[in-house]
Amino acid sequence: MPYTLKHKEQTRQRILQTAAKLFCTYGFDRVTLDQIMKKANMTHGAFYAHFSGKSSLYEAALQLAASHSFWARREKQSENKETHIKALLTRYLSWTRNSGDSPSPLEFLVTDAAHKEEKVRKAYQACFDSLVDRLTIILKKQGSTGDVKDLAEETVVSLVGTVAIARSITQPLQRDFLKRAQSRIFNRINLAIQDTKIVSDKC
Amino acid sequence: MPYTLKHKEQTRQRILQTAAKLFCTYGFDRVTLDQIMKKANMTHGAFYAHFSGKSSLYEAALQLAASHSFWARREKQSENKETHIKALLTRYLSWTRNSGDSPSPLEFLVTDAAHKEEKVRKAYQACFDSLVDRLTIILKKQGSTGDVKDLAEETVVSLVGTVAIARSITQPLQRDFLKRAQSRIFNRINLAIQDTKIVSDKC
DNA sequence: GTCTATATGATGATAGAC
DNA sequence: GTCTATCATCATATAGAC
Repeated sequence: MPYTLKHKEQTRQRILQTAAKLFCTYGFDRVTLDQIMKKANMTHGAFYAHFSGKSSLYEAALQLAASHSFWARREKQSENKETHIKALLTRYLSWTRNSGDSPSPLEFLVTDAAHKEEKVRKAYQACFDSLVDRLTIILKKQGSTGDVKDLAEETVVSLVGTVAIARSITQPLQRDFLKRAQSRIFNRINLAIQDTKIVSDKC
Repeated sequence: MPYTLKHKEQTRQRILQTAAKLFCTYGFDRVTLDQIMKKANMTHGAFYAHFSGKSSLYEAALQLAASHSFWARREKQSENKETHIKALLTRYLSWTRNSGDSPSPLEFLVTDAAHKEEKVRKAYQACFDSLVDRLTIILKKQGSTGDVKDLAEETVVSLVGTVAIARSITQPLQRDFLKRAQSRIFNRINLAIQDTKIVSDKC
């Protein structure tokens, strides 16, 4: 038996991961099956042994991207807590055209998901929610009180808006724009934590 | 002479406006020339009497969209100043799938412009800058001091992120999400204006 | 200037050999 | 399961009549 089940599953995963990365970078329309399969070291004819079509692949890739998002990975939490959250945010904002990382699906999908069926939007929603939830937990661990979830949502909106815009403006201004955005986001979070501390000091 | 110069210019404008609206709604790839020309009451063959190709049209449409953005229009400023800025923001955020308005180019372009040539990104940049500048002026008129431009940029980032995400999540949650975002943005602006007032009171 | 008709090219998808 | 054709479709763009 030349092709084992394990082999097939591995191939499928290779296609899926390649696709997720490409979709996240270029969006649904700009990525062709040929392109994906070439990057996965196959010809496009082999594709249909693994997926029923491009739409089907898109759906699966989106879910993978959502769960593989670096927000989902638990970073080593040994370090200083404050460093931890800032490292996360910095990493999110340090997107660059040439970094090997695939960007968060939240940006590229903006145009994509908006005009796709409810199923795709649900996947987008899940991705967004998981980010907000994860950030909420981190913020709470840092001692932030009040409407922490609202702060988390506000932060994610800022992150998405920032990266989305940064991707679309001219190169020379990107760096400074990202810096300004980063310091605004940090300030806001610091403020929330500081306020908490002041309140608890008073008690 | 059956076709006057004026007539040609009018036709060109009709194509341009139709294209701008469609591009802003669906993005570059999802709009076909046939679609545009049909909406402009012509067949696609007539297109090339006015533009050299789709890319050329895209560029022109983007500039038009940037200048026609409702931020560029001066609303009647007779009303209460506070009402004025809030009305603008509310209008931006009140985007709905069925409203006749074409959405701001800042959202749809996110995926588009990111992978296009510098020329397109320059147009995007111009659109973004004009929004920030306009908002800066309005905020200053309202008496906000400090780094007003930074506040304006922060606000635009939030607006773009908000609308972009709202377009991509599931219908039932859109309304509440937009409401929460709106109240956060209003709060931030109110705070900036309030702070200014407190400072000036102290002097 | 606008039309119909057609050329050209790209891409999603299928058929059949290995 | 993967390959090499090949098909079918659709979109950009062109040609030529009116």
